[in-house]
Amino acid sequence: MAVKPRLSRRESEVMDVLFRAAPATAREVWSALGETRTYSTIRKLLSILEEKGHVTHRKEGAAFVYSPRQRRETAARSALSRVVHTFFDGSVESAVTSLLGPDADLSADELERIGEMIEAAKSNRKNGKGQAS
Amino acid sequence: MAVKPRLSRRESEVMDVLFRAAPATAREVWSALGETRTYSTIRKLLSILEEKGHVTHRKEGAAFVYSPRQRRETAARSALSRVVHTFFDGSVESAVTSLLGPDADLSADELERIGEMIEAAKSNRKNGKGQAS
DNA sequence: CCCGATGTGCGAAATTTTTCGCATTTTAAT
DNA sequence: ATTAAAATGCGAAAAATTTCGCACATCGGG
Repeated sequence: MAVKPRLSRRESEVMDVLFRAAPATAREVWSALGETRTYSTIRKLLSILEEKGHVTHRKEGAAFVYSPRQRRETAARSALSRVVHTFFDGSVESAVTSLLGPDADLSADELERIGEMIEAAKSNRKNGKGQAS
Repeated sequence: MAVKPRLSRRESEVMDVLFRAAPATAREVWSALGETRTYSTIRKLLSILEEKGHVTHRKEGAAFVYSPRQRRETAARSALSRVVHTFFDGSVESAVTSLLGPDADLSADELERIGEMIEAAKSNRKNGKGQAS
């Protein structure tokens, strides 16, 4: 099985757009990227990404509608993991701290929910969890 | 002032290493990247990154010791922000939820500290804060 | 059915990235 | 001072990415 080299610069830009707006037509991606290049260019990128297995498309009317192949949640986890390892020495706690930092600007509701989540995680932890038998 | 285009593939790989291990010599970066390329190649990358203003070096004995120009914390915030926007529709709450998810594997202590942090954020919120004038 | 608008497929030029070798310099020790 | 080991600077080949234009297909209305 071939390895998965990191995406090239433009490729990842396109993927980012897709992860935010999928499913999206080539034209939408093109717009999202600022229409700074040719529409043709973006389509090429998309087709390359498809060839490499990163996106799929389905035909919708005349146009192709693209979506990432990987589930958004999966990609999200992987992205977070990278950040945690690169910038927080692998410490999830530190990462959370940073997210909750000064500029977080969370609503009371959000804080409340996050708090509950922590509590849940705590008790969830006291009862063992991952044991099979 | 010129814009800041996203780093190229290898460039970002090098930067990631630096953010994890800075300060580091070219040789250390080379090792961290798996020594799959020539030492010369990595040095070139480093010098390019320096030219572009992403890293600095100081001379230490015979070798150059490189460090990112941007503070780690700053880069971290920016990286997190990108992830939050790309994969969580800008919702910090969702991102935190994901971080705290099943595979988080946090210690009781960590959960405790995070919990306290939430509480702090809550009360910090009740008292007003960001009022400028 | 015909036409204009809008799509896709694809080859290849243009540009950027990536990689490397080699000449020179610096270090550290003898 | 001499030297072997290890660094750096730099030019340029090699490879990969990025960009585009043009030929042809499809869609929808008249």
